[in-house]
Amino acid sequence: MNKQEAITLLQEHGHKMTKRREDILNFFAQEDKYYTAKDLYQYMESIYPGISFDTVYRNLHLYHDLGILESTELNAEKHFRMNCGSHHHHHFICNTCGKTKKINICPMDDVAHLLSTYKIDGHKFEVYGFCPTCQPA
Amino acid sequence: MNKQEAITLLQEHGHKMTKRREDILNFFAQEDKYYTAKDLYQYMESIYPGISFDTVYRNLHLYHDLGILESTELNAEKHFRMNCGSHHHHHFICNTCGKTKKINICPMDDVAHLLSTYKIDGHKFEVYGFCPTCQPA
DNA sequence: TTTACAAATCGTAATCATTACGATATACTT
DNA sequence: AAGTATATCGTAATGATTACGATTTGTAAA
Repeated sequence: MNKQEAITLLQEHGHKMTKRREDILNFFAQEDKYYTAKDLYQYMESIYPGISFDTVYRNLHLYHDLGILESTELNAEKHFRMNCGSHHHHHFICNTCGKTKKINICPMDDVAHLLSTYKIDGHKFEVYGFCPTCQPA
Repeated sequence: MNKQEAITLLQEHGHKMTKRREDILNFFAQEDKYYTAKDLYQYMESIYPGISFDTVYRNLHLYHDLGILESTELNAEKHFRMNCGSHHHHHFICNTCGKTKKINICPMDDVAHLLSTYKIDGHKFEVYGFCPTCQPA
C-alpha cells in the first residue's frame, strides 16, 4: 500500500481528505516498521501542536478498518504499520529498531489438519530478534 | 505443572507459602485455559473480600517468572494459564470458552533458514477459533 | 514456643494506553 | 457561496496495570 492508493481508498469510501490524514500517511510511509499510537501522536504534535488524541486514534482505527494499516499487539501496546501486500504473510520484527521483514511461510498450512474438529478463525505468527544492522555484541 | 510441583518450586526459591498463594494455584488448576488477572481477582475476592490488586498481580508475576504460569496477550489484556509441559509448544485458543489445545508443531523449524542473517530471540504462534463444543451456528 | 525479621499483604493512589463525547471547525457537494 | 455531513478539538472517563508506605504473617533461629 502506498500513499496514493490509500488516498484513493479513503475517497472511494466517502471519507474526506484532510491535511492531518495525509500527514498520517506520510508518517507510516517512512519505514517498513511497526509504530505505536504514541509514535504517531508525537510526530503529529510536532506539526499540529495540541492535536487531539481523538484524531490520532480515530484515524488509526479508520485506516486499519480500510486495510491501509495492519496492526499487532506488542508489549501491551498496539502497533501499526503500512499494509505491505495483498497476499497473506507474517513478519520478523527487530527488537531494537522495530523494522520488519516479511515471512512468506504460513504455519497454518501444516497445522490445519491437526485441528480438523475445530473451526479456525484466525492465527498469529511473529518472529522477534535482531536484524543484521542491530546485532547485539 | 501441578499444584504440588508449584508449591515445591516456590519453596525451593525461598518464597513463603500462604493461603492466598495456594488458592491462586487452585484457581489455575481448574481448567486448561487462559484466564485474565480480573478472572483471578474475582475468584480471590470471593474468598478474601478486599484483597489487594497488589497481591494478585505480584503473585501472577512471581508465578510467571518461576515458570508455574505461562502467559499471552489477548485483546489488549494479559492472560495466564498453568504451564502445560516442559517441551516447547503452542496453543489453539477457543474464542468462546477460552479452553486451549496444545499444538506440537513449531513453525520455527521451517522458518529459521529464511532468517539466517538475523538473530532470533523469540516468536509467537497461536491459533484462534471455536472448539468442538463451542461451534457457532 | 517464643522471638525476630524478611517477605507478603493491604489500602489506596498513580500511571499509561485507550476511549468517549459535546462543541466547534472544515471538506466537499450543489 | 451555502449547506451539511464529517472531522477535529478539548477534555474527561475508563480499564488494566503498577507503585508504595504501613501493617501483618510465615518461617527460621533462639
